[in-house]
Amino acid sequence: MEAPAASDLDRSETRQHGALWLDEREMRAWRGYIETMPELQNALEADLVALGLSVGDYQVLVYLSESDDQRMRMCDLADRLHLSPSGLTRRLDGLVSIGAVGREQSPEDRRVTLAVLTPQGWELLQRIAPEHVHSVRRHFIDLLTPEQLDVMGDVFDVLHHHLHTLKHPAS
Amino acid sequence: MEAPAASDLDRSETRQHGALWLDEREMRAWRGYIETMPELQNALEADLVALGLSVGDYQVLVYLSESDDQRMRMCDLADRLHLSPSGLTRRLDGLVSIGAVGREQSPEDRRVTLAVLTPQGWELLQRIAPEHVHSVRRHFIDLLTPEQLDVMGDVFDVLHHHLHTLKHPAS
DNA sequence: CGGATTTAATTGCGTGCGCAAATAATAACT
DNA sequence: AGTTATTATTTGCGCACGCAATTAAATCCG
Repeated sequence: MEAPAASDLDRSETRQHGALWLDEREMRAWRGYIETMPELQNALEADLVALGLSVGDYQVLVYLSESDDQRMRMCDLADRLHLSPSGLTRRLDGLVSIGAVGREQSPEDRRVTLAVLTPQGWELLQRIAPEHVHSVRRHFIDLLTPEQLDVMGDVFDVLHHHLHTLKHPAS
Repeated sequence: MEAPAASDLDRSETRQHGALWLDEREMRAWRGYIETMPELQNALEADLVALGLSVGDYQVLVYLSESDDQRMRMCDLADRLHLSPSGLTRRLDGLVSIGAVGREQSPEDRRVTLAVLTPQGWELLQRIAPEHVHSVRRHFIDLLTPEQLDVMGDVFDVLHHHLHTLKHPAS
């Protein structure tokens, strides 16, 4: 729902890339995106919060658990989470306060703080993950055909590459 | 990035709907979603804010402009925006303060407040909309093939219907 | 009709997050 | 080496939002 009333703006040029407006097919995809994404986010968040963790906190645990030594530099973690440095600092505060994550000073670079997954954090993640996967399946994955899943993967790859290229023009 | 380390949880049952884990195809779609959606949101938000309006404010103007008489009940608007009543109250405060929207008492039901698009609001939307469409094309629509757009439309329809059914089991 | 329930909107309050400034440590340059 | 610039993290501050309580109006029902 990102466009003014159809009847009031110039829509004569609507049939090609770069046009001023969106044609029917484009508008359907776009409106679906605008309408559906917040609903999906809310559904997944609600399911996860019912298990005792926000999506944001969950993702921190996931990324840490996937790191070889169960720890990550704050700045790298912030990048992956699309979070500002201050945002990550406070999110970590919460996780530290429940004992799921610890802070460590990096021995190599004394500027950096390492976020470390604790055994309790690992257990928490292990307990919650299957339920979360169930939620993801229910609201997303299991609703789509294998072909649709492949296209979704393709689409996200294209979008991700485009956005990443914008952010790092050098690469 | 919604799953614990691959090596540490039971993934023996990964090849069918309802499984405990995600297979490669499913994981690719899911990770693409988790990774890409926030980036896309940020890119679109940044472009729009550079034009002087947040995405949230923009959407209010769009929905009002699409209503027959350029006005909507607060509660209906809140539903469409996936916003809480209080959230909408304050978002409208901002739009009222810049003169883009006005408040009106409904003559039929004196409980309801109507949000009304003002002529200035209409002009603002008209001025910004083409730039926003350009942004949407650049970061999303123009990156995809017609076939991919169709699949996206299909997928969003399925997800939206699923979520809507959950919320209103009667319908 | 008149009391009880439902619905609409607003306000108080707490939370999460981004921006900018502060601090500290490393890297880069002369 | 010493000065400057860059990078990493934290804190102050403000904003946007959701929840719960409040107020007000409509609807339901006995």
